[in-house]
Amino acid sequence: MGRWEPDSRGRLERAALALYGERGFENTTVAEIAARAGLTERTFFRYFADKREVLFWGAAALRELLVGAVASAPETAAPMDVVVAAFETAAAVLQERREGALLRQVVISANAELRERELIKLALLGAALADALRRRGVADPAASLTADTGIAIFRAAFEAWVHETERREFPQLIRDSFNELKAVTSGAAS
Amino acid sequence: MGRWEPDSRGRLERAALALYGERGFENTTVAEIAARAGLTERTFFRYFADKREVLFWGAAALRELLVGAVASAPETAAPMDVVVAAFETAAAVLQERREGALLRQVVISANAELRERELIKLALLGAALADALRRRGVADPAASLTADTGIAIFRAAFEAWVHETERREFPQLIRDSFNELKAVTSGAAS
DNA sequence: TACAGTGATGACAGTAACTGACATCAACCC
DNA sequence: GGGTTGATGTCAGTTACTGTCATCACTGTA
Repeated sequence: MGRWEPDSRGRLERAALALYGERGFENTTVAEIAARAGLTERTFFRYFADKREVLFWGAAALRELLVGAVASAPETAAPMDVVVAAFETAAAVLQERREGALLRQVVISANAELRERELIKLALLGAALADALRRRGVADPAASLTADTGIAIFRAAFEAWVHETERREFPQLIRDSFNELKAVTSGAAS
Repeated sequence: MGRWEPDSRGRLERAALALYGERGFENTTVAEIAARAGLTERTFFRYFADKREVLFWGAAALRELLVGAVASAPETAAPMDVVVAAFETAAAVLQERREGALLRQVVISANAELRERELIKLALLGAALADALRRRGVADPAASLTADTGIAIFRAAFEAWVHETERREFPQLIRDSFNELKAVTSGAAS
């Protein structure tokens, strides 16, 4: 048996999520999280850069997934198709954890600071996607524009996934969202 | 002559901008800003909700401008065209204050917290635009998708305006960015 | 078996962002 | 003249976050 209970990071993460859910993000102090995890405040900040970061730890994994999907797509595929397909893959993964994703989303949307952090994670995702496209030989500004458009599609689809009652499949919602965007942009004058 | 020097808010704003520019956002304390403006820390927080907000005070005006432009566009115009035209108008206004806009952008891009705030302001802008479109009778998800796409176009154009050497006119860069996006999306398969 | 690292954690003091409560006092109104 | 108002000051408090050093079970090595 070790000197301390194992999995400090996991205990901190679970304690934080539970408290954020129970009493809201702002009304939870780091001292309380640490106490519930049986650790000290100082240790919390050794694992998480700040109080919000607990909720965004998984964003890196999502980014890897998307970048990997873009990198391994067939060479001949058009950039926009590659990005949309990557998001479809990611959507399928997220669909597995619907429960957790929804709780996290409730906590985040209840707080302005957290919404800010969420946006920057999406922006970083966009930048990573644009990079991945450039590595496929897509030039700028097409690369960043395609990536940002992908993010816009994802956001619209996520919104529908969370709030719609009809329960379409998440990957299908991505596809639908893309078609909607094409309808919206192609009709306009130049 | 009043009891205090006039224009406290303006003095605080100028002091903050100057200090952020001189020594960076993180290395500037609110106490220092207040001291330079001849006021107290407490008064700073009466005018600005937090230390970042000094830099984002103007976002509301930009939002009004865009929303107004969307609201007053010809009824028959396609949503995407309305949004792009609104951004062209905004771009023309921003072009008037290029100097200040650039300094502000340098300060913001040097700091992660500020980039977060900037993103949330853009998101709020997107939401306001989507609302304005809905008031024109555009249904969701077309409204939010059109608005978000407009934001993506604006960001790409702003990037070019700041960094490109050729010095195209900002409104023209908006138009170019839109055409680029159309090229990128219309080519792909469905 | 001794013993010098090592690494996760604790202890503790400090900085700075932000808030609440109340005092002050020129200007304004009647 | 006297009451009210509104912008500011004063001050004490909370809490996020950081730097620094101590502790001590575990690990590898002689």
